[in-house]
Amino acid sequence: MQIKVAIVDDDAGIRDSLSTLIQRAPGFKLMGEYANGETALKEIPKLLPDVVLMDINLPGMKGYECVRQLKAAHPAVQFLMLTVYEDSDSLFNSLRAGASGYLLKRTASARLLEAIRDVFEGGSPMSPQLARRVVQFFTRPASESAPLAKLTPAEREFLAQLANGYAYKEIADRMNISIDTVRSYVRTVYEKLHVHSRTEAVVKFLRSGN
Amino acid sequence: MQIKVAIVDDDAGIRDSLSTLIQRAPGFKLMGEYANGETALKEIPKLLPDVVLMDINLPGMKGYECVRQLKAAHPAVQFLMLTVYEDSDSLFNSLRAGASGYLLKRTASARLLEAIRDVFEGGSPMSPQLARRVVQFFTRPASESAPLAKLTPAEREFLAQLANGYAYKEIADRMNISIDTVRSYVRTVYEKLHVHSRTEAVVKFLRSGN
DNA sequence: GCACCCCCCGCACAAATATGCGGTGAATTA
DNA sequence: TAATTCACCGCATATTTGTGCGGGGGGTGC
Repeated sequence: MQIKVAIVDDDAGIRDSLSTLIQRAPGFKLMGEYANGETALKEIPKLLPDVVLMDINLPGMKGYECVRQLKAAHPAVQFLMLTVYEDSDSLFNSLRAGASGYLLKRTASARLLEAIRDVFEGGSPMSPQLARRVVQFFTRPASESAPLAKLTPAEREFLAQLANGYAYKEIADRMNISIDTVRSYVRTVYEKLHVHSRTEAVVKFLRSGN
Repeated sequence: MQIKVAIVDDDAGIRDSLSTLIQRAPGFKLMGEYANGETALKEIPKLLPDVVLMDINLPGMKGYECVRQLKAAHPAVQFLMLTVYEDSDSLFNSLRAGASGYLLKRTASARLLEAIRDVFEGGSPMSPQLARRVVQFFTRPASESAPLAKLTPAEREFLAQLANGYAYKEIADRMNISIDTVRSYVRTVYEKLHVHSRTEAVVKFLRSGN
């Protein structure tokens, strides 16, 4: 069974080399190629390919915007993003849009074909350079969670209740302490987090640690 | 210049095949191998290898816990996690602990050596099956963001300001509207989000969309 | 025309929050 | 042993928030 592939890239040279690659490779079938997101948006729903190779930096409609719309309407279609840069914003936009794989354009042909097969089989191939961006996303809380680490266990518990939206009175009941003790926690926690309102405290809490 | 490698895995067979692979490969140098995290914690700081191959599911101290402590003390050392399962928890724990790469143990030898070189050069090689877990992490908000989509542009803008911690008065100034209009938005937004306090609204906002 | 939605504005009042000042006793640390 | 930290409690007060009630003008769709 052949994997049906479509290509979206504004660069005719890239399109040609990709389409040649796909057409020559056994097990793959080229369904169509488009120079921009607008055309792809109209044509892809007719073809329903298995995998779409999508340039991330298209002129006009960005690649990830195109993916967002197509993926919403056709969840079974898998998107493999291609990019020349290690651009964080485009990468994260594509992730949120529902793309599966992320490769640098200079990826070797054999590796590219392998990657297409990977996404088709439910994997998410990713160039190591791009994966690093994603990995870094998970490492960041070290800095933000620093002030949070200074909280005592009771203060931390209190803060979690704050983030749950309970009123002071309710928090007092839940923690079996008086409402004035709750007020004490408000003071010490706010001071440690350098904030002056419940909202700011909750935002800091949610953004680091959870 | 050779890449200095250390191995941490409780399975003697795996250790042997890994160490043989490393020793035979040109450009790599095996510095040491350990059967558990406790030993690694003591010995790795003496060797300071470039890359550590770490089994993610060690008996006793888990691989990611070992990484957390070592990475904190020696940020330059890179960790390449090896696992037999596509286990989400271990994967995300490792990500947070500061590991760089993630491979399934059944990865081919040539690919493994390539991956070691990748992490050494600042990349994050990842098996497509594992990368898929990470990618899915970014896709989830579709369900939660539903109520948020019902907000009008002005209401959305207002909500963003709320989440920034500004008081009604400040929001009024920033949006160039009266404070009573702000109160109007409070009502409509709370109703649409089914909440009754600023904190609840902000939490909903942060958890979906951002 | 009429209904509906969006954006805008106003007043009033109860409730919640932010912050000032104080205090006690127990446990840990210096 | 003295100092510090933690958890706990109390009172007072200004500000902010939540929500009740009302209103007007502009746009879209039927």
